[in-house]
Amino acid sequence: MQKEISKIYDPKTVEGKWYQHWLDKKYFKAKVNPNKKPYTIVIPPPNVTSILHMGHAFNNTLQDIIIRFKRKQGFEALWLPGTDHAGIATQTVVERDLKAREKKSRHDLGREKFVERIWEWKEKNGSLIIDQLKKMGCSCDWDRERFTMDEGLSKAVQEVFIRLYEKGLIYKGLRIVNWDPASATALADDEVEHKDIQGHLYHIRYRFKNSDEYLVVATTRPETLLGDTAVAIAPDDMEKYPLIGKKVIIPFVNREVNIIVDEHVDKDFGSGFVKVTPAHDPNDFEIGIRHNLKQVIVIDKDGSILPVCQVFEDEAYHDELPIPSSIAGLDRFAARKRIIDELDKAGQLEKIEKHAHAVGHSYRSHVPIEPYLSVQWFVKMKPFAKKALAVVHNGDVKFFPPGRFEKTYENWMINIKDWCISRQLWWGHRIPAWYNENGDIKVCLDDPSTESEKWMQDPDVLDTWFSSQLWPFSTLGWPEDTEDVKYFYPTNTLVTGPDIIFFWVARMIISGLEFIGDVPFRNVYFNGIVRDEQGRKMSKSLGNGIDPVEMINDYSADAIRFTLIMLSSEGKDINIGKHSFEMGRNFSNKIWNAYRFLSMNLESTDTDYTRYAEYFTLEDRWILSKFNQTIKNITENIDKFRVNDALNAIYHFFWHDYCDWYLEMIKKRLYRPENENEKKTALAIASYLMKGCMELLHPFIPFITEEIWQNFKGDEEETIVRSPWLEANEKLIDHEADKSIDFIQEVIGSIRNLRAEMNVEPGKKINLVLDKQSDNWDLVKSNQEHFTALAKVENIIPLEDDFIKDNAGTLVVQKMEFFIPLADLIDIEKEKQRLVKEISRLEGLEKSLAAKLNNKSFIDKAPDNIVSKERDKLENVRENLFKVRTNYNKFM
RNA sequence: GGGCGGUUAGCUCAGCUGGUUUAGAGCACCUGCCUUACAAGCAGGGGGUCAUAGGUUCGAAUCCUAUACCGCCCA
Repeated sequence: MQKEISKIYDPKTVEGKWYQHWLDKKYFKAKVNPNKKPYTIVIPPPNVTSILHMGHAFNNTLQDIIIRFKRKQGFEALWLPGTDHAGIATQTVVERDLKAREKKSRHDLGREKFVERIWEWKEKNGSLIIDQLKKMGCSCDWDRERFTMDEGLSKAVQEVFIRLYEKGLIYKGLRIVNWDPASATALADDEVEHKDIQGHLYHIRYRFKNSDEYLVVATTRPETLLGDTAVAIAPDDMEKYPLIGKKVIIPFVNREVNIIVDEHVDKDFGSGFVKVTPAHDPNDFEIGIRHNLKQVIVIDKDGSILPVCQVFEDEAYHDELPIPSSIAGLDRFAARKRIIDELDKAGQLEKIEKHAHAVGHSYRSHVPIEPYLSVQWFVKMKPFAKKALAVVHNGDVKFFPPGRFEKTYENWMINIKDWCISRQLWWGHRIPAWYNENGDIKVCLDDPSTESEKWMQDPDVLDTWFSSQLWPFSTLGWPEDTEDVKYFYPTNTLVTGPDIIFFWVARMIISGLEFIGDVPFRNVYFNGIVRDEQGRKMSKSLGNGIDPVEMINDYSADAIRFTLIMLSSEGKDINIGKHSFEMGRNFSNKIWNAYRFLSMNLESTDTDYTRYAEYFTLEDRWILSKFNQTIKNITENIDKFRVNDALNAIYHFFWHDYCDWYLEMIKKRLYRPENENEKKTALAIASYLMKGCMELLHPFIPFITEEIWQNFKGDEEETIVRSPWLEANEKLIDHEADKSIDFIQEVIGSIRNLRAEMNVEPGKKINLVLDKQSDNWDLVKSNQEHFTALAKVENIIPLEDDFIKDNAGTLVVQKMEFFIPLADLIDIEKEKQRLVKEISRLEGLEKSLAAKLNNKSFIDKAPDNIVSKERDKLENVRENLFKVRTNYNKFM
């Protein structure tokens, strides 16, 4: 074909071209096909608000590798893509946008208009990350793209809510929830991140009723004292028993409360007196229930102090109590400061201690969580835990890497708590519950209102994870009884980060089992986190993020994919800097140039090497042997999700076996063939391997492999995307050839080393002298051309009796001696140094082997094959050592 | 406080069932090469008491225990 090809690979012209072609040809499409086994992956749906970051790039590269591999293996491979509506995140983004552009709040617009705005925003910006995934080369079936608020998926959500409600597994109740004052919504327990904060412990004096005496309570949150309804002591705190039933006065609000005993109190913490604020602390809430205390709400939804307390008792609103005007309306943290100041002035502040404690923060807005008493919807989770645990224990769902996350999952499942699913947001799935004037509840799909009776829908929406838990089957059409669900469910593999094991993975397992009666996936592969070079998480605030799209423009998508996988190992975090991607670019360029080399020599693109079997040389048998071993290696490793090991195997084969040795070894046959068949054989094998390596590399680096593969494809072949995965041919695995080439490589390596250390000019030819009687004479002699090409050996000469060794460099490789006459080139001192180094290396080996074999218990207890192996080793070392010493001694 | 992981070359990491490991790779470093595929390359080289202390074993980077430090998750 002989054409001009650039020395440097240019991915820009290649990647876009092929991706469009693949889309046009619908190669990524999957449909129900009874003749094939399905292999399904559902994408962890990125938020519609998000733009591609390195974590996505890594996670989706892994999925693409697996799905492309399975597709080539002949499965009906479905990678189902989509996005998540991400309640809080999206609402916040659009709200901010609205504020910036129009200086309006969502309340100015009203619910309906605001939600319309979000949809508009979604239509405009929601496909951004999808386009970026396409740039990465992701082979998703884009016709099946789903969004968690699609009609079908919304229907699934309503269906699930109603079913669980009817089973009594969803209920509504007044509870302390985790309130995010910035987003003004409740959150689930696992949406709270605990951070260790260096705070203070405030010791505050509470006066006894009608007395100047006081007790001291210790608290980290003095602002909540406005809502105190008791002071408690520990049951084992006998000293304080006489105080039980006495009344103390709460500062500021001057309410009197009782001193009670409760098991929750630790008598050694602070003063042993605990203020009880049932409406603003989850533990105090429990204490309140046990002692039938009132619940006094003092903090508003935005985190500010209410103008008046709201008093609840027995789940009903009762009363309002005033709050001093100096405090009312202040933000909770300002209120804390004011209260402390005023307590101090009034002589009611005993002391302030430094105190480190964990404070819950919203995982979305990152502000401190306010424990808040409110009516919310909950899912009872305990009833699901047993089954969900069992499927992981019995291997119906397997976690990868094995043994690392099962325990985390187990712990969560065993200690599972009810799940707060209502969110006080406008963007999301509206709860299908309706209320009439009497406060009756109806849970149903459609508005039950009639002319005579008006029903109002619950204003709240559901937790986004409530819909994403259904993703593996809602995306396939459930609750309709679709062919897709029957065929593609359970999905095979989920690839995701371990950070959402509870949010998402565990809940998908629960809901899959509950609604379909089978696990949602067979395997879960937990990938690591992409970090910066110093191992820090990439984040906007640190500004240490690397934009994958920018890297694709600079280095190509193949290079990004290659580098990410190369640097990762099973589930481990990867540290990466911009220049890391040079690795991927360099590899692409290496591939390109190997192709360029072939194309400069090719007359045809014949890859059918089998017809030249009779002309195979040693290196041909060796490279085919290595190649088939590599196929096995890669296939096994991808199946075990050891993707990095798989890539390493093909990388090493391609660069080091194929390019460094094989292509170099066949140059003589290409440039100076003795006959046509010799050349044709070499070219057919080289072409077959080039094509084969593209097949094996395709899941990892899809673009360049298609580009090159196209030049070698047969007439009936169309695309590398769908060409069959190679299977190893055991018959071609040839350990004899492996051993022989291994020996030749070692000799060549030693000669090169000698040349370098003796400063023999690179171009200078040398001769190689060896004993004709030695074992490998034939092997060396018959492969003379390799020594010529790779070590500049001109002649291989039998060792004669009159050979003068003094002017020769010497080598000993696997007991065989080689002499390299260097005449005046030889530097005796250098040669001696070189030999001394070798002698001491061998002596070290000899010493440790001899010690081992002199150890009687080793001989007695170690298995025979090990002992004889060690004996052989020692014998070899001694023979080598003897020869090297002899060669050294001639200089004495 | 509980759970899980890590600590191997200057850096990032392999080393899966203990014995071809006085320990491998990539990057970085040093030396020599523009050798008719590739300087984004080729060839050669230096560099590690495998965190520490015990233990098990004929034999430990590998298994066990403790300690130190680092990271993550849960409370």
